Amino acid sequence: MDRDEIFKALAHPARVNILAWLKEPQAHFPTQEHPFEMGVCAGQFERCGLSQSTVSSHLAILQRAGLVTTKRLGQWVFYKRNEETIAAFLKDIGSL
Amino acid sequence: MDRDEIFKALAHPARVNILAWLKEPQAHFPTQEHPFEMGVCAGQFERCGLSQSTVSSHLAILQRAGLVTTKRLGQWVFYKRNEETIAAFLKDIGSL
DNA sequence: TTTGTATATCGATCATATCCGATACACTTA
DNA sequence: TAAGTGTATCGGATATGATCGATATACAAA
Repeated sequence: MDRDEIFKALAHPARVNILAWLKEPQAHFPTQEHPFEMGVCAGQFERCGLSQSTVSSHLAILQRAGLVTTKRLGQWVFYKRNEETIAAFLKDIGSL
Repeated sequence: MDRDEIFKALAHPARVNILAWLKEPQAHFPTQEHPFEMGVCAGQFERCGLSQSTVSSHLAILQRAGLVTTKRLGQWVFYKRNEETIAAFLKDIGSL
């Protein structure tokens, strides 16, 4: 759990939004055809109005910070919140 | 309370350190000659190894984000944590 | 008013971040 | 194997951030 890296990851609103959307996938990604148990399909995040490559970069930053996990399933990659790291981070900065 | 701006302010370790040091001024700024009730004198923060102008810039970013308050007293400017904003921010991201 | 001290701002430089289109890679399907 | 779909990476353009020395501003004291 690298606090500094997490803060940097959260320094862009798009990435904070992604993290928030992932709390309620069914509410924010109604067009996804795959079951939500696997997570949210990478392509779904283009709804934030950025290009595919830019979205992919934001997702990679979230992953490197440990805030999300990924699982490849066939041609798709699914993203999920990493609740353990998020909880550890929140606990860590509770005494900010 | 601008969450995005606060996240950006916290995206640099020096600024997070400053905020942490301000929790216990007497422990981290033992060389200060002024009473700590006013806050911590700006010049004290050069202990982070950066130049005076750079430190001043970091402090300004923290202030713009609402994380610290300042009070000028004579030729000196004193910095204090803004516990209200910090608490509001922590509450806000508690459901991150 | 002049000098000295503390802090903020300016201007320049360098590093990092953001963003995109193009391309490479992974996998599926025909 | 070849073509199609989804995702990641690359290269480059532009924007933002970090840092410093120099200078300006604010105030105190002589």
